[in-house]
Amino acid sequence: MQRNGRDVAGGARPEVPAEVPPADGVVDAPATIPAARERARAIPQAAVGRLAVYLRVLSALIDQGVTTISSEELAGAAGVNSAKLRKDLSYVGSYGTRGVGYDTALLVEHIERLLGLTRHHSVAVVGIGNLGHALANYDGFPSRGFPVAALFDIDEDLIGVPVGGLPVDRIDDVPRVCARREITIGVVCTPAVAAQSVCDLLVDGGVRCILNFAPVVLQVPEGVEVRKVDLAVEMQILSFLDARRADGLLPVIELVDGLAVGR
Amino acid sequence: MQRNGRDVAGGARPEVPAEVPPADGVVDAPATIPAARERARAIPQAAVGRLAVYLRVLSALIDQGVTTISSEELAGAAGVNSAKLRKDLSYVGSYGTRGVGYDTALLVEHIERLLGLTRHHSVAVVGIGNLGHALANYDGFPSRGFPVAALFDIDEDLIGVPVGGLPVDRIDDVPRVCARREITIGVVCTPAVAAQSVCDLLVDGGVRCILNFAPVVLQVPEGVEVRKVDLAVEMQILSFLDARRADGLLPVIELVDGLAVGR
DNA sequence: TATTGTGAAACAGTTCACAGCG
DNA sequence: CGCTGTGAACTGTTTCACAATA
Repeated sequence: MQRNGRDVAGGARPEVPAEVPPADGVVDAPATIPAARERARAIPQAAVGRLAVYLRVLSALIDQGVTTISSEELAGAAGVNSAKLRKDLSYVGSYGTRGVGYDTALLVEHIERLLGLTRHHSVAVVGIGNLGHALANYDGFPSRGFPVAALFDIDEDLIGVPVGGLPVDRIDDVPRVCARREITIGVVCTPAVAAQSVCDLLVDGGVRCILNFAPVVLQVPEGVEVRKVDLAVEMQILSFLDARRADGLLPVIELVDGLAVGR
Repeated sequence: MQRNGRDVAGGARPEVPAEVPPADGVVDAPATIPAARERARAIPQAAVGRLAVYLRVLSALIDQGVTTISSEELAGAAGVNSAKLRKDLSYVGSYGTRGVGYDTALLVEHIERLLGLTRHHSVAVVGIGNLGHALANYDGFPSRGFPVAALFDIDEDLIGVPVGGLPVDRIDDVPRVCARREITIGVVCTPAVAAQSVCDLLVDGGVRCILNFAPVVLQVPEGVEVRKVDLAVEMQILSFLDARRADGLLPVIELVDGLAVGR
């Protein structure tokens, strides 16, 4: 294909045809894989998250009628510095114009392609408690290309009840329904104890991407991606930053041995 | 200059005034500033997040009556490798026993201290829509030491209505109520357009830690920490990983390692 | 001229491997 | 002997600074 967004990655050799990847079953392929991977595309994971942010900012700018923007301005709007922004965009390709800036629409197009947003994604939410309920109704999902297409809960009283316009299905039907509706992303909002078994059911249903809100570490087979969102952990990180600041900005950690300084 | 919207808003930058990136030309003495900063926070940001996870795992283990655990076991339960775990714990101090392992209770005590959990924290949730409603009721906050002590919304019909046992207050009262109830953490769940002004009100009320669910980059004065949770961005990262895998070149093992789970 | 795109340098975080110790 | 704690090596990420160029 002519598109090159991915192998343009800076520093990468001119394109080398994608090496035949080892079959999925191969678990232990040792030394060779890293090399192949590096050649394939070296886009830092951290950059991927930021590209999603740029995409959101760009969409807003386009809505405001902005057609061109410099790295400096876009960086400001996205909360990063311009060098980082340019580096990130260089992973997408060379779509800027020197002396001018970037064409917003063009950039959106290429970032979307890179992020795989041209594919179809459907979301299943499992566990329709407080959080699941909120996510089932969360505008941000459908509006950014992630329609919620299935809801599940274990509570019989909820089965069939429409939430956000979609009826809740039985947990046991997860594999069947996910397969039938071609769910690509599963969101786990169950209590901790149920999360692993729900995750297993999603995997059975062919779901390979999981967003986990339950405070447990999910075990998944190779080839399944998990991202975790742990709200209490976020709070604790804030608590840490707060404590450090209140401690007068520095002395604590360095002298940890003494540990006394804490508080 | 702006903190990096996506991740943590790095620790308190020492003095580095916002504007002055060394003009081009000469690179100033490279060694001095980093040194000062290093002394301030010798504990990697990433490690802090993991410590919060270890804390959760340890609490569960203690509930099960486990009093001692090796780095290997704890690492397995937390989804990281043992070297990383030991390194992380070394930032807390030397509380293990060689040849034996760690005393679970002792470790919890010291991690809590490091994370500042011995302080009192109260949470305010602003924007009682779907998500705000869910968070106001979220067990994970109070159970981990973050009681929700104030709720705010702009909708007059909601004012006074109890949500999770707590009545909703007017947005305009944010500064007053936050100050009075000594709120330390503000959770922003408003629509994007309202987020910045709500954030400003929280800051006026003395809140120095903000957890932002709105899809915008908040501008805050120095000394205020912001963590962002962007659910659509999480989805897009999953989409990217999915697309990459589907494209062939899938060195999944390594990616999973770096991005989601240690394993 | 203004701004991108990018090597190279600096920095941050992770893993290795083994000394040190209970 | 087994397991922690950690310097050193390594890998990933950010920043710098400037050549290329519309």
